Order: sequence, then structure tokens, then C-alpha cells
Amino acid sequence: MATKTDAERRSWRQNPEAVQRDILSVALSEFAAKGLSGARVETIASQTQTSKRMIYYYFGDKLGLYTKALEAAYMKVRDGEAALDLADLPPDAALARLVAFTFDHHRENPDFIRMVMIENIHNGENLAASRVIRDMNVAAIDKLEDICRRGQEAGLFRADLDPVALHWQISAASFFNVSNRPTFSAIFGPDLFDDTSQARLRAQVVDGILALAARPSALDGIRSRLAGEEESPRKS
Amino acid sequence: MATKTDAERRSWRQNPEAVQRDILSVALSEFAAKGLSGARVETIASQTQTSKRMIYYYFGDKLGLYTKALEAAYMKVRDGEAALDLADLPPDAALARLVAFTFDHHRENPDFIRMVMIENIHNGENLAASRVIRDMNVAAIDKLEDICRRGQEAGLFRADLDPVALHWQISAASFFNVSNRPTFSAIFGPDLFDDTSQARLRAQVVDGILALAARPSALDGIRSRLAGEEESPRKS
DNA sequence: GCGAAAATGTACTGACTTGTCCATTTCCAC
DNA sequence: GTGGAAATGGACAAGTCAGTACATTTTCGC
Repeated sequence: MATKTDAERRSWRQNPEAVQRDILSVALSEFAAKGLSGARVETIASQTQTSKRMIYYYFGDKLGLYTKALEAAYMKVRDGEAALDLADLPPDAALARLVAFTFDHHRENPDFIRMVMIENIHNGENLAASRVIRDMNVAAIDKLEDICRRGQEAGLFRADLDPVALHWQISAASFFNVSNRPTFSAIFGPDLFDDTSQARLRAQVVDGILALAARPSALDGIRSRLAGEEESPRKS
Repeated sequence: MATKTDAERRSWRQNPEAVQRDILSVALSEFAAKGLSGARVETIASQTQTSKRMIYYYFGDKLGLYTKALEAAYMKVRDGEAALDLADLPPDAALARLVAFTFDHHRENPDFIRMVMIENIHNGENLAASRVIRDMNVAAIDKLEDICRRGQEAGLFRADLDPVALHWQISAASFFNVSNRPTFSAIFGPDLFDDTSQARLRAQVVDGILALAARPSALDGIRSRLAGEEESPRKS
């Protein structure tokens, strides 16, 4: 009973946008989990509502799908960052908040982190092709530039502060915290990644960044000398 | 002319250790370049003096080879680090030197960085199996512990300084600088990675770490408050 | 309604990839 | 030197995987 006719079994409703979203979402998880060469198109297809056929129909090939998934990952985090409004905070507080937010935000988006890791393994070749992503990140720098300028005008920050270098520092800590968690906790135990340790770490990171942005003090002068070249490192 | 007899053509000299070293060295490059699933056993074999047959003979399977290559990568950098002697430097200078050294050392060993990236993509599963590596990294922490202790005794460093957290900070900057260079420079241009910018960055990183280690000043107190929770972030 | 274009289903292929089988050669202890 | 174990060569099997050929259905403008 209830054996469907061919017409019934083989009929469907079209919904191109939803199908593409579905594919992209599954592909993002799969690529993030297994990497570009580790991911299997068949596996992705089986987790969608549609078929492998449609993946090739919409995305051309595996690399095309990967590239779009990478873009999707960037867009997702960008949307999250857009919610952050720092314009009406004083510059040092704004910077502190930006750092703390980035730290948390990266932690909450491990798939994005993993996609970036994977893309770096592939030397950023697929990122270079996508101008969408470059445009996005310029926005992040704009935010930082604003903070820096205001901080300098208020006499709080160094005059030679470089927004890109600052972004690099913020990203380094926030990114590494997620990207290298597996090896780090395999070696040193998982303690550093429980909630209380992470809160302490975040505070430490914020401290470090603010120290870098702050106008140099006498102490910093000493530090810079200590950090110098390999020559004459001995000094009591 | 000079057609070799079967006996001539098929005779060889045995050298198991050299063969294994050869395989491991090629495998390390290949895995670092292509990742675990991206690397091809055939490609590795073709770049060695020996054959695919011997890879399976000595390493069992692809994963076994990968695991040994990962260990080899760790051992190589560990050897480099052993050369660094900090015992007769004052603690702050020792720390500064350790940071600068780590920054440079990571930069000079991109294959190691890539192997660790790849292992993180695989959730550190193969690292966990290898106790060799865990033992190694404990040595790195021992060094830091010594510096911390001396710094605290001299009244230079915070009392609550955690060597592991400090190691985390040092690693984050030094590691990210190499691991994320492709995407970072794809987005922001390659300028940050030329020699002069890198020297400046290194100095900045050293500064930041020393600031974190240094005994808290009044300024730091203010910073900590700014870095606090999401509540009441507004304060002029 | 109709015809063309867009969207989808099914089955399949050709190439690639890991891992093994069987035979042979070298080495080393005695 | 000889016998057994270690080491090596060369070919091949079995499975995997990206991508395609061909047919069918839906949609939408007219």
C-alpha cells in the first residue's frame, strides 16, 4: 500500500536560494572539520536536503564550493562584529572593549577560525581571489583607526601607533587561543581553557594591548632597550 | 653499451637508519606543505631515494608516517632552542631575550609551524598519542619557570605570574606571525612582513610580554578595570 | 496553455590512492 | 660459508572520489 507513483516520487518544489544556503552551511561545517582535501563532496551532499548534482550545478567544483564557504564564514563573523558600537566610548575604554569582544567572539566562532587556519595552510590562495573578504576587513581597521586617532588626540596613546600592527596583536592572541587549543591543551592540560582561566587570560590580553597603545613611560624605555638585538644582551 | 646485468641493476647497499631519515625528511616537507590528507604517499616516495614499499615497511601506514614526521618537527625546533642559555642573564633581560628568540625561531621554522597548524586542524589527536612531544615542552616551561622565579625574587615580576600563561602569550604572538601570514598579507598587504616591520613588531611583542610580567603599577590598575566585564563599560 | 530556460534526479566513469603480495637481495651470527 | 632474518624491488588489487552524461521536472513569461 501507499506505493507512490513515479510522478509523486519524483516531483519536487524548486527553491534555489534555500538549496544554496543549505549546501553552503553544510559545506562550511564539513570543510572546517576536515579541511579542503579532507572534506568529501559526497559526505557534504549526503548531509544536505539535495544531491551532489546540485553542488556542481551551483558551485562548479569542490574548490568553488570551498571558496564560497570561506566567504560565508567571513560574512558570518563580520555580521557579529557589526553589532559592536564603540563610537561613544572614550578611546582607551573603546580599545579595551574591542579587544575583550574580539577575544570572546573568536572563541564563539571556532568554525571561522578553522576555516582561516585551513586557508593559511593553502597559502591564502583562495582568499586572494575573493575581493569580498578584503573589503570586509578594511572595515575592522577603520574602527581601529578611529580609536587610535581619538586616543592620540586625547594624549592617551602613542603618536606612532599603527592600527594594522595593533590589529595584528589583537588577532594574534584571540586567534591563537582558539586555533592552537588542541595541541596546547594536549601538552599542558586543559586547565587554561576553562572559563575562569579564560577570563583571566582575556584580562591579560587586554592589559597587554592597552600597555602597547599607551603613551610610552620611562619604564617602557627601559623595556625597549632590553628587547634589543642579540648583541650585548648582558646588563645588570 | 653498458647495459647492466640484472644482478648489477638490482643490487643495493642496506642502510636502514639513513633510509628512515630520508623518508622522514621528505615526509615532513610534504605534510607541512599539503597537510595530512593533502599529502600523497606516492609523491613522498618519489622524492626519496627509496620506494613506497619501504615507507610502509618502516612506518606502517600514512598516519604512522605523519606521526613520526610531527615528532621529527618538534625535535628539530627543540634542538634549536636548547642552544639558548639564559641562566646568567638577569630575569627581565632573560625574558626579553627568550621572547625575541622565540619570535625569530618560529619565523625561521615555517615547516614546524605548519605541522602544528595541521595537527590542530586534526584536534591534536596524533599529538596526544606521542608522549615524546609532551616531555619536550615541559622543558620549555621549566626555563620560563626559572625566569619567573628569579624575577619574582628580585622584586621585578608580579607575584601571581603564571609561566604557562606567559608561554601562551609568547607563543601566540610568535606563532600567529608565521601561521597567519598568508591571509593577513592577502588582506592587509605584505608590508608587515618585511624585515624592518618584523623587527618593530618583535620589539612590540617583547614590550608587551615584559609589561605583563612586570610588577603592577598604578597605571596597570586602571587598565584592569577598563578590561573588565561587559557591564558599565562607559566611563570618562 | 506553451515553449524555453532553470532546476533537479540517477547512474556512471575514469582517474587517483592507499596498501599489499610475492619474489629477491643483503646482512650478520655462528 | 650458510642459514635465517632484515631489507628491498616491482607490480598489482581494491576501494575511493571528483566530476559528468543523460533524462526529467518545474517555473515563468507570453
